[in-house]
Amino acid sequence: MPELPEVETIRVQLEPLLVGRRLEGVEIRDPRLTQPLDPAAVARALEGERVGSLDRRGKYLIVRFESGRSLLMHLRMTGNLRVTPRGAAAEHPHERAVVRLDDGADVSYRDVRRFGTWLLVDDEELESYLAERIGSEPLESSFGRAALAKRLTGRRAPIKAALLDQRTVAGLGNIYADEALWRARIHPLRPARELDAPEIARLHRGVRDALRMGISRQGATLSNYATPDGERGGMQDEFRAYGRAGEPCPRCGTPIEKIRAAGRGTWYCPRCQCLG
DNA sequence: AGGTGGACCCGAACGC
DNA sequence: TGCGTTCGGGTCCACC
Repeated sequence: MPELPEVETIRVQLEPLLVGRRLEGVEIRDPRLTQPLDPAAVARALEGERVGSLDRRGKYLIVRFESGRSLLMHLRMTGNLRVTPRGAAAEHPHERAVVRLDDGADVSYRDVRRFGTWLLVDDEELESYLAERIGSEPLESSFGRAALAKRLTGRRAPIKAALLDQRTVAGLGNIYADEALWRARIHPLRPARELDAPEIARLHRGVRDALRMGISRQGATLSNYATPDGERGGMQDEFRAYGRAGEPCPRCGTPIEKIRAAGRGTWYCPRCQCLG
């Protein structure tokens, strides 16, 4: 499901295709995408905007227009974007919106489960919306061990739940949370506030290493994630723990176990990542 | 206050 | 074979 590495991969690939382009026509077919706003009204508001830059914060993709407004997109679980020659993607079964660019390309938004959202905001709304929802960017240099430690102090929740909370660190989902904990050798059910300094340091490193590996492999394709040119990612071949129940831990050979943590399927090595 | 669990969706995988 | 059921996952929201 698109987590930080998948969204970043999409951003990098889309950026040169979008920046400088004008949106000639916008069609939003699924009212869920813009609710509670009227999809036709949002589509009309987008038409004529010219793209200034394409940014990312956590799992949000931010299309910044020269007007100062921004389209804040969240792909949730199954949203994805494709760029095709005009009309080539018509009739795709799960196409929820399509944007015609002034160079003849179409940007097609597809989303099987219809959880994704498009929100058109001005600068001020953008900042406050994100500030309420997400914490530090884990790959920025400002995100150090101290920043992570501060977000975990006093929290009795299992560390896995804390990592899935986007205000702790922006951009981790179920996959990269498990991969980060495996790298850090920390049990997913450890209460967050009990982690000591060496564990925080390992976790900080584990989060960053897992995300960087994900970006370098262009994300993980389990079912329908693909980059805007339709390529699959390769991160699924690099999983150390996620989805590998019964297979040997790449570090110690002990079979990976699956449990439930924070309401999610959770994979870990019972030997490397022991509770006490 | 902060944590947990259900709702939202729908295709895939599973069970009988 | 074919049907019904379960599962999953990000975020929000109601509840404890």
